[in-house]
Amino acid sequence: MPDSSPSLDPVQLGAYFALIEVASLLRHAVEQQLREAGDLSYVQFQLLARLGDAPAGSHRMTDLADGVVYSRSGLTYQAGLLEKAGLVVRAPSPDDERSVTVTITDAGRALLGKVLPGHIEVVSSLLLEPLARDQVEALAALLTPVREHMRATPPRSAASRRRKDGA
Amino acid sequence: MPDSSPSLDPVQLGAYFALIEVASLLRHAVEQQLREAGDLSYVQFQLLARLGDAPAGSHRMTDLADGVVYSRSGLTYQAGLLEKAGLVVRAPSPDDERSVTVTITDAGRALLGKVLPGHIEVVSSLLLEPLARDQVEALAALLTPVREHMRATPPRSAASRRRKDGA
DNA sequence: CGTTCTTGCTTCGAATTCGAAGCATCTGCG
DNA sequence: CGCAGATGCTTCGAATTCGAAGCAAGAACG
Repeated sequence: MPDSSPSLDPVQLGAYFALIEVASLLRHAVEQQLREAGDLSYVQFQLLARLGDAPAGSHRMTDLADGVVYSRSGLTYQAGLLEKAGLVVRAPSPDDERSVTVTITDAGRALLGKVLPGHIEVVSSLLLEPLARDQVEALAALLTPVREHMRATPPRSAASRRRKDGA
Repeated sequence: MPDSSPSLDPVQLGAYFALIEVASLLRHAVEQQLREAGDLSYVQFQLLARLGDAPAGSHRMTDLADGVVYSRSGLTYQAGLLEKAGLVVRAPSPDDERSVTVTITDAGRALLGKVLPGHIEVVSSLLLEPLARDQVEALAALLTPVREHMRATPPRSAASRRRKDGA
């Protein structure tokens, strides 16, 4: 442990708070737009977007969950909803009988396409608009390594199931 | 509408995705720490933190809700929990009979103090650690204006209750 | 091969979250 | 004053969210 009474200076606090607030506000605004435009929640949209980007239009459940930072059980629920709506299809993986492969359908792609313009509009007007071109670059350059770092850092108790404290 | 087929270039997308992911991952990690350290959810912590920072240790419900980007009804629920736990007190405002003033208690401050070091630890190790001093400054300088912009921009249908579309 | 650990997903129950509707209090204006 | 509209909060019901527990299929190792 670094200090006995660790503290953040104003600049650090400012960066932290601004980050959280900006993300919250953006998410909130986007959520509304998606609801109106296609009756999608943010998670659902993220899932469709990821699937749409994937080479084969499909991903494993676990990878999706990790990708969008969601619980496994929550993903099961959402995948169920999306499937019921005909936007994705679930099928067991051929090579690994345990895993389930989720694939976006044509209807899913269609809906994605329908919702995307408005989504981009919101992101542009809220996040991008107040930033100059090189500032957007700077932001990406700043946050991308942080993301890598966070992805690499184990969640602070990387114990394999069973075992409450990873002592 | 600006374009018929608006799109974001890779840099813009990178900034957007990195922002969302970083915020999600950070929130998730912080949430765990808070749960373990003091059985607090992130919202609850944010509320206590805001109250702790306030001059009189108190705020109106609405201001709190807006501050942490939360629904009114959700805040009512959380305030109820915090009050039941003895961490805050609610009382009608003297000057405006409708509003409710939430005030942090000594127990609330104590819990805040107990949880804070670990919280800072997590934020430092995940968000701040991979950034150099001037990068943290740059990040704050980038995101603060964006926050202002978002706070100033009305939520895209600023209709006074009743009226579904703010035509 | 058999045993044990690991991994992938789902079910379950409990807690949280939000928006719509309801109530009470203010504010502006005739 | 008296009334319409705005504001502040809570209650309500429905949907979502998570973690713990459970089940099945792979992997490691003797």
